[in-house]
Amino acid sequence: MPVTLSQVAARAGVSVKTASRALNQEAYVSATTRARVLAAADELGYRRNRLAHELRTGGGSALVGLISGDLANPFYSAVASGVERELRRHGLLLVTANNDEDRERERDLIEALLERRVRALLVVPSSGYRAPSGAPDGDARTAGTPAGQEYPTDIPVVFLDRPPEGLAADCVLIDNAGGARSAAEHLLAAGHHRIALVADLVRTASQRARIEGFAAAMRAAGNTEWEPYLRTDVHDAVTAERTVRELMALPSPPTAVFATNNRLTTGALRARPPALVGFDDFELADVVGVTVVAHDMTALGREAARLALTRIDGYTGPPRTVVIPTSLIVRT
Amino acid sequence: MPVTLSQVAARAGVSVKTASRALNQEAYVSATTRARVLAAADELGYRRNRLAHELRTGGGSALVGLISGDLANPFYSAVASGVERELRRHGLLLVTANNDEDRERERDLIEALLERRVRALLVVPSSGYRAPSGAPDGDARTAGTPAGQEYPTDIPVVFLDRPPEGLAADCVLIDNAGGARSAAEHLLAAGHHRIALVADLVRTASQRARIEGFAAAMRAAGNTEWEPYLRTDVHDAVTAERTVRELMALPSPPTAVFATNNRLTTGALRARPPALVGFDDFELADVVGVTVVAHDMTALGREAARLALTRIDGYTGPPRTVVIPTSLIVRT
DNA sequence: CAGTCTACCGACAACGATGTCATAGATATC
DNA sequence: GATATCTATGACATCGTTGTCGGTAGACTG
Repeated sequence: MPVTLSQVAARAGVSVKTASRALNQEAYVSATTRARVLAAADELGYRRNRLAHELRTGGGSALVGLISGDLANPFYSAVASGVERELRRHGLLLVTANNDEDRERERDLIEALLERRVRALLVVPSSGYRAPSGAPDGDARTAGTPAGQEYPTDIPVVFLDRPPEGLAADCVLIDNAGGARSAAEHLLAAGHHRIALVADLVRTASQRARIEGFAAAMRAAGNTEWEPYLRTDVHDAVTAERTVRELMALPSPPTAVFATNNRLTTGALRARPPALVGFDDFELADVVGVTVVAHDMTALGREAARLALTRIDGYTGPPRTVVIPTSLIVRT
Repeated sequence: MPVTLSQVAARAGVSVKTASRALNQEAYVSATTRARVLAAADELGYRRNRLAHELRTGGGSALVGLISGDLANPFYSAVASGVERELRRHGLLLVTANNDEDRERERDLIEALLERRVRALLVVPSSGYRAPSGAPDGDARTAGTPAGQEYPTDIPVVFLDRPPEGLAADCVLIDNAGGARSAAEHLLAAGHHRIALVADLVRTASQRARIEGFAAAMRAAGNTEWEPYLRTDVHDAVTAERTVRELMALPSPPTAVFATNNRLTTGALRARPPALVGFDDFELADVVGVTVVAHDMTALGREAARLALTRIDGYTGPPRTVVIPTSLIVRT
């Protein structure tokens, strides 16, 4: 149905190649011919077919794929926004795909994107990876982070938020340990001793880093009182709320709660703990007065896109890791 | 660099066509040949080139484009999430593009997507359209909603949230007038008389519908006291906050505020008006106790995708309009 | 046993664009 | 005036894949 180049050429009374030259601003086309071709293209409503163009020129498509969790989660959508903004400055389009936090689907998506010859792949690996050892469901074949052979090597791949295991690749991380440490230090400085830690799936590397950062700060302060209040693998807001309620109902309840991501924080908030610090900033955190470990999620996406873009532009150096800093925003 | 079909064929010792047949599960390939081809493909790590495939078969790509505002806005990302979920069930991928609320950029994006031969286009038109008549900056050439000739006719186009003007096209809308009316009625029933209306850009049709719905309810109640408290073209949270503060500082301040979208509501919230109702639900609205006119933004995306899918599947009937209902969620 | 059918396979063209090369005419060079 | 250079153009091959058609070998029909 769409108009082809040869139709334009026919109408302008020139060869296909000449029409191509005229439309591509190439040299060696007389002004009159060029004008005739442009007029013909305009009249017919010609639109270049990029599929054919990209097939012929071989450069691959002008698409970049982003695989992450559901965009309804503000973390992923902020990342996507940052990625898109950076890509567009280079004329690239973003294909977003939801891995559903499932490895199988993630693999299928990667395959589909590669078949479309995307120029680069940005991946926030699904949380469906098992912990490397001693995990509850200890599946020896799987690792806590994605393994190398599952990802392509012929195009740039950048990992976001979670580092790949046993695979040297570009990646952008948040300073998880540092952020969690600052949260712990803040609560300790405020005089808390019994601090509950409500964390998401420990099989994701970022969660482990946050837990470890928190634990390290507590160790450094010689505090072990918090340990009975550790709750992990809390994956949604409802469970977080219930978990905090249960904690508060203990004979000797914690005096503060640290929740390790925005979903858990908003859930915990509903249980109205006496003090709450959350990892990830969120809308209205200022209004409800929750202290948070903030970081720029859009920057995470932007930096990932930049890493990919340098590779697309030919950089072949060693893998780089960009760490997005966190900052503690104290609210009352 | 990637492996081509002819390389696979060569390795399997068959013609390219036979290799193609084997990989496509076509009939008339002997079991042994098929096995040899599959083995060869596997060994070489063959991956079909969809660009070539789609070029040859002509069906266009398996991509659907979604043009909207920044994904960092939860409204757009919820929509995108709904769209993606529906598309994936049909094996289609989603390309998301940010129009930056700018018509020019929106046109460029449409062009870029059409060149990629997307199968359908979903558009949340940029708010950069001027009101049709008597608008403050009355630009006669532009309309309050997108005009027909700017959009393609050879592929399905579905409009989201804002109806196209003078163009019969599929679209999915929110019951803006009805939702605003229910908000007004709720506030009136609660005994409020002086109700402020804080609205976004009046040049967008959805905002006008909300204002009109509100005004209609007030008229029906014989209330004109609200009119001095009408504030429009408030476009961001900070301005909303300031606007509400100013309203509250009036000699005879309003006793309630109705904000016509989530951004304005969260802004207004910071000014702590005595009573607040917002259009669009938002995270933590329950915690901060804001009554809202809620609607399913994910459903908006899903329905839009469905409309497009039926067209892709051959439906050629008249344009349809789906209206997403709203519901008042009363919170205290 | 000639004829029809069917399974299997390959040569070739085509999708819509661009790269390569050849060529005709106009200019420039000596 | 012969040769080299440059401009402007078109014929053709090509990217990777699939549709069309034709051919061959064996099985089946009557």
